[in-house]
Amino acid sequence: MEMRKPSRGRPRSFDEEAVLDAVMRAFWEHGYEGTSVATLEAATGLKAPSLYGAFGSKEVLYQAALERYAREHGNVLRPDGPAREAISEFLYEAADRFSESGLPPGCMVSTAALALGTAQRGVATRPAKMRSETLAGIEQRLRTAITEGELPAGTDAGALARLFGAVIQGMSVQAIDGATRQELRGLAKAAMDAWPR
Amino acid sequence: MEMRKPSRGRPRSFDEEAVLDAVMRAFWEHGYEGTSVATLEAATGLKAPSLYGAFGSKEVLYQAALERYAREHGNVLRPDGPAREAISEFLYEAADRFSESGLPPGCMVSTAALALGTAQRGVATRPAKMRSETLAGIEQRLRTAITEGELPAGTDAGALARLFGAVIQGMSVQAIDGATRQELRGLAKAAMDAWPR
DNA sequence: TCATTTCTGTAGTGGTCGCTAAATAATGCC
DNA sequence: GGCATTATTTAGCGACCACTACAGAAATGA
Repeated sequence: MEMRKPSRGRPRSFDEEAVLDAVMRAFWEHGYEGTSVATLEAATGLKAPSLYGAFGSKEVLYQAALERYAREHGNVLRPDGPAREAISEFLYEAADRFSESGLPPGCMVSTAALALGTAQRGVATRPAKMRSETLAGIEQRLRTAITEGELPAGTDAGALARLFGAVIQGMSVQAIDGATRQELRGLAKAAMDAWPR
Repeated sequence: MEMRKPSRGRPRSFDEEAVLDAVMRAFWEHGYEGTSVATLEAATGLKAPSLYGAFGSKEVLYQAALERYAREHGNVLRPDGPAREAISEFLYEAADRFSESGLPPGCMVSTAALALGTAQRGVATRPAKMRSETLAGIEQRLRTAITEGELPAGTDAGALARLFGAVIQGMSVQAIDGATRQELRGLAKAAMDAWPR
């Protein structure tokens, strides 16, 4: 945990978490390249030197916002109970989160993938790793389900994990395109029909 | 069709289609915002005034590149035969196209969604419409299959269309993240298990 | 040959990008 | 109060952005 020295000089005039939240929304909505420092100034009410003093650069600001997103708005695969229910819950939760009113549509991590593309190597690394970890998490959960007999022995856990991952990523695109919560839930329901039986 | 006046002054020193192809690859790989006019100059070997003379602006250049992408690299749903085979073919073709060596990974239209996000309204309109048309095309195909008895009467064609659309969009993300052709085909195969029976 | 038309290359335009030096303001410590 | 320390504000840095005025080059028509 980062310990803050009990302050000698002039104190901060802003709440760091609140600022980070505004920054997160800006990046979430407009992407990394689409969000300028001027945009961040407008979103936070701060001037550039304050932002650069509290954080370090636009890039680390993005990373911090991304971590906050994962912490506050990320889904986790429930580790107990039947895998089928865990995955189903996961998809429905994504459908709800991606269509939350008052928040930008879609998933900040999925969006980053494409907004940053093959370029912006430095800043794109972290969200790419997050997506990879999500896929690995799903796959591990499915493997366990196979050994426990919940899924047939011949099940291709990797392919199935990629499928559910793709459903999440596709839901994010469609949320950005204006899909309603109801439509996303229908999508999640249809996806669960791919569950092996 | 655009008729070209039989040329009085100095002739073009470049092939317009070849240049458009290079431009398309640049936008495909780096997105709209990530591709600067300097990038396009390097990709085409032309100077800015030539590009602006032949086309009109970065934005219409992007639109032209997008249309070329749809024409040369877009998938179409085969209109005849069983819907199940048409969809299956569609998914496998996407898996192959998104992992074509010598071309940027993923789908230019899906990528545009996220790279442009909610902002860049003007330039994002066309790719958003393309995605919407793809979904509508799939849904229509499924509706026909229902009336013809290939699918159960109670099938939710909209939800199923959204699912297969999401699979395409998710495959694009995973292709950008480095998924192999084999992995994408496995994903397509797993997705077809969601076909109602 | 000369005039006309069209394209190409040079060399910029004003604007925005991420970022920061320097001055000023607000605190704690003595 | 005076000093050290830290935060905020003002103003502006060089680099790059999309784009273009202008002059020269290459074609056709007379």
